[in-house]
This record gives sequence, C-alpha cells and structure tokens, in this order.
Amino acid sequence: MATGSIPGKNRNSSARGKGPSKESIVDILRHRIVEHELPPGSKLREAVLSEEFNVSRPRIREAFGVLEDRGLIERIPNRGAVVTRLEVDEVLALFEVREVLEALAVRLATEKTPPEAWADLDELFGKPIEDAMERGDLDFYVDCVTEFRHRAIVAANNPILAAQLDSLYDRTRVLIRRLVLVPGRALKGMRQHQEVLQAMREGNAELAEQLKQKNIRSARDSFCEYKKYLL
Amino acid sequence: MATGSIPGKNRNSSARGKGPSKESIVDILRHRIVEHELPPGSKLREAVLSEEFNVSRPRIREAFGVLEDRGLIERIPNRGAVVTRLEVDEVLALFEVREVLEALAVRLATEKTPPEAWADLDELFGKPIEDAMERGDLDFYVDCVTEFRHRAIVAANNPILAAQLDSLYDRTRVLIRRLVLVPGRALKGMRQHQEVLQAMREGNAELAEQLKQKNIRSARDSFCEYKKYLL
DNA sequence: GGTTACATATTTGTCAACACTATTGAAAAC
DNA sequence: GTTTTCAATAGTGTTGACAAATATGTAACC
Repeated sequence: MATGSIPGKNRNSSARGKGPSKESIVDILRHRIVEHELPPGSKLREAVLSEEFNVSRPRIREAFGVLEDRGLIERIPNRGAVVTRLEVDEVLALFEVREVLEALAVRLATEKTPPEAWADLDELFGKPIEDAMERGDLDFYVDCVTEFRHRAIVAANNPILAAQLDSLYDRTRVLIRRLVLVPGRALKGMRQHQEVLQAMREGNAELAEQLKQKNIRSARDSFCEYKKYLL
Repeated sequence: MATGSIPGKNRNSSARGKGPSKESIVDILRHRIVEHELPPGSKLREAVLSEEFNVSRPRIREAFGVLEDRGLIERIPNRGAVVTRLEVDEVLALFEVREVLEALAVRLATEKTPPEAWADLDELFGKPIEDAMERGDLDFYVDCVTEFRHRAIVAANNPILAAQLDSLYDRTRVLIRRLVLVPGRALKGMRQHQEVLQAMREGNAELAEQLKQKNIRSARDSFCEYKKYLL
C-alpha cells in the first residue's frame, strides 16, 4: 500500500518484454505525475499507454481508477483522463492536514526510538548542512530534509500513517521543492529542523511534535505569501 | 472522492436496469465491507458480482483496484480477492492517526465557524442524550456521536481531511460501534464530547482539539483493554 | 485405511474487437 | 466574410471470449 518503490526508467519500455505488473503501472504513472514529467492538465490517452507498456487497455483503465481515487487525475466521461490541476484552496487544505500528520510522525518516531538513534541525522543537520547553505547548495538541503522525513516515517512504524503521508506528499511534491526558492525559506527550514532534532535527541516527543507542526505551518505561510509565483 | 453518498440497497440489483456507475460499484462494495455484511475473510468472486450488477468483469476488476488501494480488500495473484482481516497492530495504527485527524477536524471546525452555530449540538448533548444514557439507549448515543462527527467534518471545510477520515473510519466502523458495549465507555464518551462542545462554544479551538484528541486516545485505551472481546 | 497422483472444473488474468460519444474540420447558407 | 450545420474521425466505454493457474474430487497404489 505504501508506495515505497522507486519506479521510472527501467524494464518494459515497450520492447515486447512482457508488460509490467499492475502496481508498476500505477507507480510509473504516479511518478511521472508527481515529478511533473506529466504536468497538470496533460491528457492521458489509454491507447498510447497500453502500447508503451505492452498491455491492454483494461489494465490501463484499472490503473486510472486508483490514480483517480488518489486525486492525481480526473476522469471526465467520454472525455478521458487529465492530470489534476492544483487550486490554491486545495494546497491550503493539503497543508492543514500535513501539519498534523508530519508532526504525528515525528512524535511517534521520538516515542518509539531511543534518542541516540538520531545522532547521525543531528550531525548531518549540523556542519554539513550549514556549509551547504552557505554555498547555496539547495539540492543538499532538499536531500537532508527528504532523509529526515524518510527516517521519521520509518521510525514512526505506522503503515497507515506512511500511506496517508505518501498520498499527501505526492500531490504537492514539486510545489514543496519550489518552496525552497522563496527568499529565506531554506534557512528558516534548516533552523526549524535543527530545533526539532534537538527535541528528538532529548526524547521530548511532545515538543518535537509541536516544533514540526510549526515548521509545516511556517512553510504554508511562505506558500501563501508567494503563491502567485509558486503555482 | 469523499465517499459521502449512502449506497446499499437501491436501483440496479441485477434486474436488467443497466449497470450502476463505477463509483457506485465501489461504494456498494465498500458499504457491504464496512458494515460486515461481507465479514473479513470473505471471498469476492468477480463472476457473481458482475452478474449481480449486470456489468462485465473488467468493471468489477477496476473497482477491486481502488478497494485494494484503500486497504479494504487484499488480492492474491490467481487466488482472488478477500476482505482484509484487521490485526491488532493495524487497529492501533489506525487509532494513532485518527487521534490527530479527528482532533484537527474539531479545531478547524471551531476556527471556521461562529460559536453560536454549535448551540443545537450542545443542546442535543445535554438533556436528550443524558436521558438516553439513563435508559440505556445506545443507538441514540451512537447517532449523536455520528452527527457530531459529520458536523465537525463539514464545518472543517477541508475535502482532503474529509476523504482521509472517511478512509480511516471505513476500516474500523464496526469496531467503533462495538466499543460502546465496553462497560462505562459510552458514559465516558458522552462526558468527553460535552467537554469538547463546551470548548467549541467558547471558540477555544486549541482546547477543543486537545479534548477531542484525549477522547480518541481514551477510546483506544478502552479498545486495548477489551481487545480480545472486540476483535 | 491412508496417501499420493492425476484429471476435471472453477476462477482469475488477459486480450482483441465492437458501440457510443465528443471533437474537429469542411462545406454550404446567410 | 461570418456563421451554422453536418459528416468524418479519434478516443473512450463496454463487452464477450480465450488462456493460464489453482483448487477439488476421484481413483489407484502403498
């Protein structure tokens, strides 16, 4: 259920290599959509996909069904499937939910893990990331935050939470990545993560949860301020 | 996406009435599963369903895809689909997430609505429900709590949150209903809801959120204590 | 009597072809 | 020259049938 695998370029690719499994199909499509390889508004034609994956149209159709249920595409009767376009209200709604779920992940991770386990992450968010920030290495910052997210979700040890967060994250991935371009956002995010990590190293789950929630809320505020540049 | 409609008995029902739409199919199946009309472990045969709904098997298959993605059924290759059986760990995981999401709904509802709007609910949770409790009318209690839930979710005005909560609730509906049988549980739940409502009438969103979170956590504790009777 | 092997039957997985709807282009009328 | 109507086309929605795999029941053998 948790879509953990990393799809994308790989086998199949039309060359009569027997089509990929159904889960692979939704994962590949999901990947293309969340990475804006298929930007919002793109039409998804069943025929071309069925030919590319060497499978029949009903299999594509089945994949469309779950993609639609996850809110990644919209299907208009007799008109076909289109990649969902995010509206401002929807982004704010996503942030509202992410605010409590990401915070929950941090709290559970802190509760369920000995504080020492966060030493390496804490180290990563020390000198290495500060150096990266000074030289404007945003990629490194994004990688660190991604790693933090991943570790927290794994440590939270809650498959349902992981699936829900994945689903939320899918719909805002590019947006969140664009957000680091907002002046001062990355620096602020780094400081906030350092605070969260410190609380985690002290085993203070409630504090870590509150700080993480503040972090997401502050990200949402940044989005609001710069929304016309970001959407 | 938010599965708000109330499916079940209705049109179609095999009598050559042209099959129901795809969304109807997953809603009908969803309804049967969450109400334990199809208890955990039931086998879902594509052929009988396609005949009952007067549709072809690929349509059933597509519905199975989203049901599987939502975690309501499991599909074993070449073996078919069975209704998911809940494990204790999974129930606890669901409670952990519900704890923060239901609380979020209450906070957002309080923030986005004038306090007077809760007068009728507050009234309902006053004398009427106390009387019902005295005469042991559990149905009335369940109806009140359901109404509270519904009102909070609508007032929260967040489609993503509504969809996630629906999905969580689907997987534990019968369990939660059984929970009111636990000695003292209903009474405790009533008092907790009264406290939450008071906070809402005072416009104290943060307090209402915390109280609602405590309410769910206390429900989880009750489940833990009586899990061998409930599962 | 119990166990194993085989044949049958049921059920899932997959596909290719058919029917219907909407869009787009051209042609004719104003 | 502009607008309206109609036909052709492309693409979705749906169906039924076919192939592969598993479960079941029976018979033979130990």
